[in-house]
Amino acid sequence: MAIETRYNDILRAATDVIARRGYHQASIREIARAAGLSLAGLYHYVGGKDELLFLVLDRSLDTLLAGLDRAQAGARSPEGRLLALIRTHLDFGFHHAAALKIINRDWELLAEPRRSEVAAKRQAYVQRGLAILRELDPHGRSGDELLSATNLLLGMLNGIARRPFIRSGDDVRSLAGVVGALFLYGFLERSTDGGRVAALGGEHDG
Amino acid sequence: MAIETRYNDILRAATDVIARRGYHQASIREIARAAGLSLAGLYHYVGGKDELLFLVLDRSLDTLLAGLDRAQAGARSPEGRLLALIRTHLDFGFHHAAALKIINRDWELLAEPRRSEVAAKRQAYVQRGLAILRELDPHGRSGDELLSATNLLLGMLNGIARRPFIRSGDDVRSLAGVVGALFLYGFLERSTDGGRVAALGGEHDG
DNA sequence: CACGCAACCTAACAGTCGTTCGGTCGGAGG
DNA sequence: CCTCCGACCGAACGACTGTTAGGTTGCGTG
Repeated sequence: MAIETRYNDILRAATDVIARRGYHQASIREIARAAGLSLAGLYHYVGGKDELLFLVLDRSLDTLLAGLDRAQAGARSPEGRLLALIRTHLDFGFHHAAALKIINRDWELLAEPRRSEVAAKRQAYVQRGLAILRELDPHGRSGDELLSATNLLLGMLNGIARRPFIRSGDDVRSLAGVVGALFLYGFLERSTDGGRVAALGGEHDG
Repeated sequence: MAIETRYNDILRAATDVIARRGYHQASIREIARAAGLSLAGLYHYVGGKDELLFLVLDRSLDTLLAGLDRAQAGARSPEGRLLALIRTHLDFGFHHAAALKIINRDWELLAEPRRSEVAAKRQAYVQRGLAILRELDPHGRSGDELLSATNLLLGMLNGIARRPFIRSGDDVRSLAGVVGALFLYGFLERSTDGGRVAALGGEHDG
C-alpha cells in the first residue's frame, strides 16, 4: 500500500472521528483504529494530536480555497462570482460535511503557532467573500459594513450547509440559487424558482 | 450565602469555563475552582458533568425563549416580530456570549435523554422563527422552503452575534436594523441607514 | 549474505479525568 | 446537653489520556 494512501487513510479517519466526537474526546487510539493502525503505528506518520488536527484543517481549507478558485475562474460577472462562492461552500458542506464541522467548531482548539496559520487561511476565505460583495455593492458601503455583510452571508451558508438540508448534488445547485437570490434580493422577493438569479447559473461551467 | 446564590455561581462558572475551553477540556476541578468550591463540594450541588452541561443549556435556552416572548409581545406586525427576534438574538449574543457559544457548539455532546430535551427547546426556537417567516411570506412557500429560510436567518444571526461585531447595546439596535433589512430586501437594496426597516423599530417597546 | 531503514508493533510511562468514600464543622431541634 | 443534617472538604479510586521507549518484521541495496 502506497505511503500516500496510508496518509490519506489517516487523515480521513481523523476527520471522521474528530467530527463525530469533538477534538478533545476523539482519542488518538480511536483514530488509529479507524485508520487500521496501532497506536504507535499512527505516531510513525504524525507527530502528535495537535499536528493531526492541523493537517485536517489545513488540507480541508486548501480544498475549499482551491474549489473556490476553480469556480471563480468560470464566472464572468460579480453575481456569477457570488453564486460560485455559494455553490462551492454548499458543495463542500455536502461532500465534506465532517471537515466543515471541524473547520467551524474545532479550529480554535489548535495551539499556537499552528492556530495562526489556520486563522490566516480562514481569513483569506472571508476576504474572497468580502471582495465579491465590494464589487457587487451599489451603495458604497464601508469596510466594516461589508465585513458584517460577509459574515452574514457565510453564517447563512453554514446554517444550511448540513446534510438535513442537502441530500444530493442537485440540491446544491437549486439551493445555491435560492440562497443567492435571498441574499441579493431579500426574503420578500420571489427566490425559489427561475428568477433573475437562476439564470446566472448558466454562465457557470461547474 | 443563600443556596440559590451558590447555585448561580456554579452555573455561571460552568458557563464561563465550558465556553472558553470546550466541554471535554473543561474539567470539573476547574469549574469548582472558578465557583469558589472544592471538587467534592461541587458534587454536593450537581450530580455530574453531564448534568452541569444540561443545566447551562437548559437555563440559557429558557432565557433566550423568555426574551423572545417578551419582545414578541410588544410587536404588532410580522415585520415587527421579525425585528424583535433579530434583536433578541443579537442581544442575547451580546449579554450572554459564552452561553450562545455553548448552545451552538457543545449541545450535541450531551448524553441522552437530556440531549433530546435540549433539542426540543432548540427546535421550539426554530419554530418561532419559522412561524414569523410564514406570516411574512408573500409567495406561499412550502414548509421545507420556509425551514431553509429560517435556518438561513438564524445562521446569519449566529454569524455576527459575536463580540467583534457587537461592542455595545447601541450596536445591537443598529445591527438588528441592518440584518432585518438585508434579510427582507437583500444586499442590493440600501440597508445601512433609516430605510423602511429602521422605522419598524418605533413600534417596539424594548 | 549483511546491512539499513521504513513500517509497524507491544508495553509501559506519567498525568489527568470524573466520580466517590469517609470524613469535619456549625447550627437547628428536642 | 445530645443528635441530626446540610454544607463542604481531602484523599483516593479506576479508567483513560497523549506520548515514548524498545522492539520485530520485511524489503531494497550493496
